[in-house]
Amino acid sequence: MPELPEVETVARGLQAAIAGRTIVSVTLGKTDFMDDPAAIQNELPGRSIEVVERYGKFLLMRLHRAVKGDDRRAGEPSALLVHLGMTGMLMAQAAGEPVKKHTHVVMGLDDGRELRYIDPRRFGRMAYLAGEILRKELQRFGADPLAATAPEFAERIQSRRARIKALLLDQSVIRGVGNIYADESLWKARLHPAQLGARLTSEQAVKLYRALQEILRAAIDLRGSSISDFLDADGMPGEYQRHHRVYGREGERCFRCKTAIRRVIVAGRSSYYCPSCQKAPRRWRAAKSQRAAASRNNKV
DNA sequence: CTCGATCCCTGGACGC
DNA sequence: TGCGTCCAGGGATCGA
Repeated sequence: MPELPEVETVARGLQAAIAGRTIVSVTLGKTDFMDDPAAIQNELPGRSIEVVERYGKFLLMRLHRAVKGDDRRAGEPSALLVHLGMTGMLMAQAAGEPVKKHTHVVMGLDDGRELRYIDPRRFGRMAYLAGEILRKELQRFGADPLAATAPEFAERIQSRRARIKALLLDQSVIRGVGNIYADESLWKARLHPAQLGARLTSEQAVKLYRALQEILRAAIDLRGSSISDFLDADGMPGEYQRHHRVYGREGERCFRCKTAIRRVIVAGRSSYYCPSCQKAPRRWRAAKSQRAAASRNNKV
């Protein structure tokens, strides 16, 4: 499940593998995850891939087209934006390699290789965007957690009354964090996922900022987490799943205090935490017992 | 503004 | 072994 570290890993791999290459052809399979399949089909051939970078959970492939004659729009910035969803993979392969099941896009490159997009669940997104539309699209997202300063991060969190877990997952607040790294950083900072952003002290906000950065950097160093099926641009799994402290560890013991890790739903997502290290806010505890009572009554 | 619910999609886990 | 059912996840969207 590609989050920031996994997407960073794929971006680095693709940058090394295909930057500078020109796309010569595009073959599409299923297109229901694309904003505009015709744009991808028509606009990509003839453009070269200048640079592959990560933007939140998106891969951003900046494109370039040689200016012909008086075509004024040829010079405007354009890019292919790819969200890997849960199961998306993007890799450059020799044209002769067998095409895997669920391959939905094959881009022929000028050196004979192919850039292939494989995605069984098609929860991702692919869009060709240019000019003002591209600029506006990128503007929708919040700060990059590795580039933001501590005060900027703290301000974005403390100015909101939503639960901290929801804020970390909200791409317009912080871009790139998903369920795994949200839970891992909250555990490290000893914050309960249901705590409200506005109730964090500045000290707690900065602690969370540091925890998040440390975890993201460590995960990038290990090429991300492979839970079920994540593979990078070279077809390699990541290793960071071995370092998870809470994610997916329900019932197992906390690495700090040996208390059993619990799983609750916060912001509609499974949230793993240590009930001893990460104290629940008062309101959450009250609401939780109410919900339990309500569900008992409903079941009768 | 914030919330939960719902939909999208497939494969893997699980129960019988 | 082969069914059926549930679940995972991010994000868009809708109504409360």
